[in-house]
Amino acid sequence: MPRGRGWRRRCRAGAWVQRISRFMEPCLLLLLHRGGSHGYDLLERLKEFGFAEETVDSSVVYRSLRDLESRALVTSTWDTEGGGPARRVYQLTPEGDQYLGWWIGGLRETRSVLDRFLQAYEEHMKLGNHVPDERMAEVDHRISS
Amino acid sequence: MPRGRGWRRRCRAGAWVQRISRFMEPCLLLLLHRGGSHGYDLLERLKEFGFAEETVDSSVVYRSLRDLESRALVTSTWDTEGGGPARRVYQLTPEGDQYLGWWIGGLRETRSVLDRFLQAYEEHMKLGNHVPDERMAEVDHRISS
DNA sequence: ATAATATATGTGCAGAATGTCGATAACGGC
DNA sequence: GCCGTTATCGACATTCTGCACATATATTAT
Repeated sequence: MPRGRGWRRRCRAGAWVQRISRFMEPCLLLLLHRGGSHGYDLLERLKEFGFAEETVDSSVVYRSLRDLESRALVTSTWDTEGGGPARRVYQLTPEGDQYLGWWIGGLRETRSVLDRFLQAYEEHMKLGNHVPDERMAEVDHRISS
Repeated sequence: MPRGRGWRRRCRAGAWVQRISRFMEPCLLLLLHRGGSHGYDLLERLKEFGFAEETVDSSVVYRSLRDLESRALVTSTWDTEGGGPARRVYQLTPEGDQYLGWWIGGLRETRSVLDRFLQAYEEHMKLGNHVPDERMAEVDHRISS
């Protein structure tokens, strides 16, 4: 969320998108549910869930994976086969699978909360509760300056 | 998100529900769009959007309102009419109205990201990618102990 | 040879967001 | 005077996130 005077200035593309807290975690868990993989590969595959390339920081991915491992929700082994530096390959544990289920439940709840909010907004606006046009124009002028 | 060993222990009712960052802000803005009001009243009316009474701390509401005011998205005046302590009555500004619109756009995007994720999960599970029952039972035993 | 690039995994820090606890204060009823 | 309700706010701690940077190996280009 943009801060300071002139909130529009900080609405950079991709940044500050209203997001779900720690959303990367369930994404990683789902990817790992499809099969073991390593951080760098997961980083690429996160795009599938709407993480734009520019907006994902690799350190967040690695940090998240290590955190999951410290909670025994994934395990890791080193893979030195093939070229390039060694890769830490993660595998989902049964506990991690249950944890993913917990996330899914919470996210479904979040979706229903979100739906109700957006419906309430549309309902409210449908009734003609708009800010008068002349006031809006005034604001547009102030914001763009 | 539950931390530490045994993630289930910290899944207290209402707490740690996967949520949208700063979601209280658009809720307050929408409530104020329906008409000026004061913090204590808004605190009550937040229930409408799924904020359970036990999980909302009043200080969070007041902090959010003062933050909005510092960004000129709402204004406030003191109301000393009626009994009890004075109430700070907030009004949405045209800038605040625009800001609400920005939130709505972002939340719609969030909803579509969430939908895609949940669909991907269901799609994946539909194909029989379950953790074998005997392993699950094993986990259930470990978790409940 | 060596320089640059791609792959791969991290640490440290600052600032933002959130949670918890309690202080303050006015008013009404006893 | 004391207590419960209404009402607002400060202070502190913790958690989350993004940014900058550090490290190391293998491949390709010069």
